Amino acid sequence: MTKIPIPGQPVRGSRRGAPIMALFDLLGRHWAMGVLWTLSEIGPATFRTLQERCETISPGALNTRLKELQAAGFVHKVEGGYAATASGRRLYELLHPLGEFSKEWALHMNSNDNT
Amino acid sequence: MTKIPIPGQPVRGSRRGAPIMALFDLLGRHWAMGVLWTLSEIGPATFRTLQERCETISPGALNTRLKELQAAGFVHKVEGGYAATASGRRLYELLHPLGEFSKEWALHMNSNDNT
DNA sequence: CTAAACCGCTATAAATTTTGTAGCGATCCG
DNA sequence: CGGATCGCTACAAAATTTATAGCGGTTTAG
Repeated sequence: MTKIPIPGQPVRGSRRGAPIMALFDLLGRHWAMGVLWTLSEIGPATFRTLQERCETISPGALNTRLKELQAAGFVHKVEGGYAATASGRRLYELLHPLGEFSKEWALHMNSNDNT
Repeated sequence: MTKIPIPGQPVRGSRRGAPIMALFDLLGRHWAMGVLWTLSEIGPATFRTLQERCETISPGALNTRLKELQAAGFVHKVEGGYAATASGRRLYELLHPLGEFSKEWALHMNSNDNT
């Protein structure tokens, strides 16, 4: 079905499967970070809730991403739907600073200086 | 040509263009983070060098990504090719911890415990 | 000057991924 | 028994990505 990138095996960006490139291969798919982010912010959520929160994701895409994130160990099923695993929460925390960064970036984009 | 996500305008994950979702829309495209990462690690590089370092990227993809990253203000042209802007370096720094994380993750993936 | 060797990048077609929409089978009320 | 959810599958259309060839320009060597 979906092919999930495994560190140590050829991935996008590294024929030898450099971990960072394997991770980028996984996260660099449409919606991957958005799903993890949303799931982390709202806590355990059902498939449909997640779908609504992501506003425009299609069920097929959501399902594919969820499977990949589960295979990677960042998400798992719990009572009440899906939730981030410890590892997933850790990843979310590392991604978290991007929230602030993105706001500054938004300012740049809507004016046009260069810092 | 390529449509780059603008915060404040509909993007994947947010009809109202939440900055973080706009950023994810941009970075969540095949190769986007890999290119920024590679460029940041090797410093200013020519198109062809970048292409080699990315190992398996096609020139079309590289060119598209470079244009997007430039439009977003993360990359610009310099003597000697392309380089990360101040903003791009900042983003790279935020992404940097993922390097370590990915190594731990690689261990998880190749054994199978759960931390 | 000529030719080989790069360079940035475009062209194009095939392959893959993502979207959008419909809806099935299962549960859970009342 | 309806009616309202739910998780998720089906599937075709649209969009993105890949792979490969190669053009026109510049540099280097002879």
